[in-house]
Amino acid sequence: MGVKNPQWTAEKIKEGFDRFIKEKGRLPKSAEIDELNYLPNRKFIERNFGGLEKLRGELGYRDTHFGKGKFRSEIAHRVNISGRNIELNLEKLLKNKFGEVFVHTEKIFDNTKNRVDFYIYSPSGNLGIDVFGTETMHNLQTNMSAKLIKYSGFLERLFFVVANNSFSQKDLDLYMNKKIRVLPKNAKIITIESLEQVLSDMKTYPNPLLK
DNA sequence: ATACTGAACGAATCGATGCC
DNA sequence: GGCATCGATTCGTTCAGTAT
Repeated sequence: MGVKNPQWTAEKIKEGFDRFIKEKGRLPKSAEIDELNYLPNRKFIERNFGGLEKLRGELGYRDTHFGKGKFRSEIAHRVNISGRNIELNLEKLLKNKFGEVFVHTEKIFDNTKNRVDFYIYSPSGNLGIDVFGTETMHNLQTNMSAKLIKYSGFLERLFFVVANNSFSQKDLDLYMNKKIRVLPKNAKIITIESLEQVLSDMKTYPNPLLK
């Protein structure tokens, strides 16, 4: 509400929305708004128009929330399928390396109901692995803050593996360094490539079934 | 029944900038 | 210098589908 320079009016913002619709066939989502130079920062919309959802409604758009209803449903389907594939792929990789009996899937720790996706037994030291496919920085932050609480009782070596091409190890290092709530010393966020590097240096137990 | 997951939106906070 | 505004970052809540 610039006192003397109300640069961004609802009408101006609607022009921006319509321009995006023309180009992409839908309204811009929260994070996308920040990247468009013909729209104000979304925080501005939240402060001055009571939020994105409200403004979309007042401007007459039918869909006002992209995290609910059919949109949410579509997301859940996609995420569940890709998440399952990511876990299955990594499980195969781990069992190839360490052998079936030395890879414990969904291992419970901490006398709670908390589970690690994978727990590896190795002469080089046991370790836990949590994989996920988060593709945006914002969701990485959200997920990590939840995971750090969940894993606060996990004291052994622990890798959070981001299984996609959205982040390089450099991106993840930068994030870890800038993070306010620092990761415990035993934990690290790494890419699949980095994990493969780590695994290649690890020793394996002999297969007890082949004695 | 309950817990988990990642995406969307929101709140809180901090630093930079600009105006008086 | 003091104040308001805005952008950026982090953390929190809600949500739908699925597995346990």
